[in-house]
This record gives sequence, C-alpha cells and structure tokens, in this order.
Amino acid sequence: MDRIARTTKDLGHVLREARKIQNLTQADLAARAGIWQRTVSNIETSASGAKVDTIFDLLAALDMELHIVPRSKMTPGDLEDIF
Amino acid sequence: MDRIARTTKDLGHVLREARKIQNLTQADLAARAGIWQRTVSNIETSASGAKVDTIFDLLAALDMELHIVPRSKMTPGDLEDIF
DNA sequence: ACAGTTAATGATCCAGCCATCATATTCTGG
DNA sequence: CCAGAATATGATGGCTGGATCATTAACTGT
Repeated sequence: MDRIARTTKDLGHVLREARKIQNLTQADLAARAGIWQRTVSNIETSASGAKVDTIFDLLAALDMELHIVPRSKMTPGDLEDIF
Repeated sequence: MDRIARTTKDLGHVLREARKIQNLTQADLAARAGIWQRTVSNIETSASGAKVDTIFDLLAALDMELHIVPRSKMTPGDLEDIF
C-alpha cells in the first residue's frame, strides 16, 4: 500500500485507504475528527484543496502522523518488504 | 532533526529546517515554489493555517515528500541511528 | 557598530474551503 | 433484485489564506 503523498490526490488516496483499514465510514471518521462527512468525501476525492489543519484533524483521528522526508528515501514499508 | 509533524506548528518547523539545510532563503524557496516570501514566512511560523496545495508546492521545491504512517512507528531516521 | 541580507508584518482584495442544510447516487449483503 | 448503508454532490454563506503592494525588524559577518 502506498503511504507516500506528493500531491493532494495522493493524500486523498492514502487517507481513504487508512480509513478503510480501520473499518471506518466517512461519517465515523468525520465525527472523530470533528468535521463533516462532506469534507471527508471532498478530501478523499481531492474535490477541493483542503486546509492543512483539516488534514491534521483527520490524521489525529486515524492515529497517524506525517513524516517529511527527502524523495526516494527508503521507507519503513520497504524494510518490511525486505525482512 | 525532527521530521515528524502532527500539527501545523510541527510542519512549520520541519519546513524551516529543511530549507536551512539546503541553504535557501525564504525568498529563494518562495521563488522555486511559485509562491511569496510572505507566505513562506507565514507557514514556517504557522501564522496562518496553510492550504495543502501550498505545502505540496513547498515540498516539491525542497524535493521532499510526505509519508503518512501510524504514530510512533519506526522511521528511516531511527534506522540511521541504529545502523 | 554597521552595512547588507534575511525575516517578519501591515493592509487590501479575491478565491475558495469548510460548515451546514439537504438530496441523489452508488455500493453491498442477503 | 432490493433495502439499507455509504458515498457523492447541490447550494449558500462566513471566514480566512494567498497574492500583492509595501515597510520594519532581526540577524549575520566583518
């Protein structure tokens, strides 16, 4: 699964996958994050350019965080593939 | 150096450090990213809640990307510390 | 201490996100 | 298929970020 984002479209996909892994509906996640299902949908489909604060609300609700790294650097996921 | 961000404040700090490591001024980075020095300053100091697209512009200019990972998962940086 | 570079910040305008109501559409299990 | 759940989407309005002009404050090396 791709956890890397370079665009809002990437980010939308990653967030959607993360939500599904945790078996949450958009409404569930929205409630946890204190935002609206409408907004979750917009962000997952990159229907509109979200605000950073909203993304952090979603990440916190998913118990995830951002790692800002140089491009093409090895990731934890790569290591799991190797070991 | 801390490359993890859970808040806009974290993100501002990470971006500022990344910029300094590459010896860029705010004006340099702004020019590369196609935005304004004013905006770079605002984001680094988290003076305002930035838009995600602006962040991606900055990350691209810094040749960096986002990894969205579960909290407290081991990072590439950790591995460098170990090996 | 000073000159020059870099960063912070004031003010205004416009575009567009999110909140908030809603309904329509798609998906899924049985 | 069909009912129910899940997701997408229409419309409006307030709020605020970024663009854009600018000046001031802070920092840096010498």
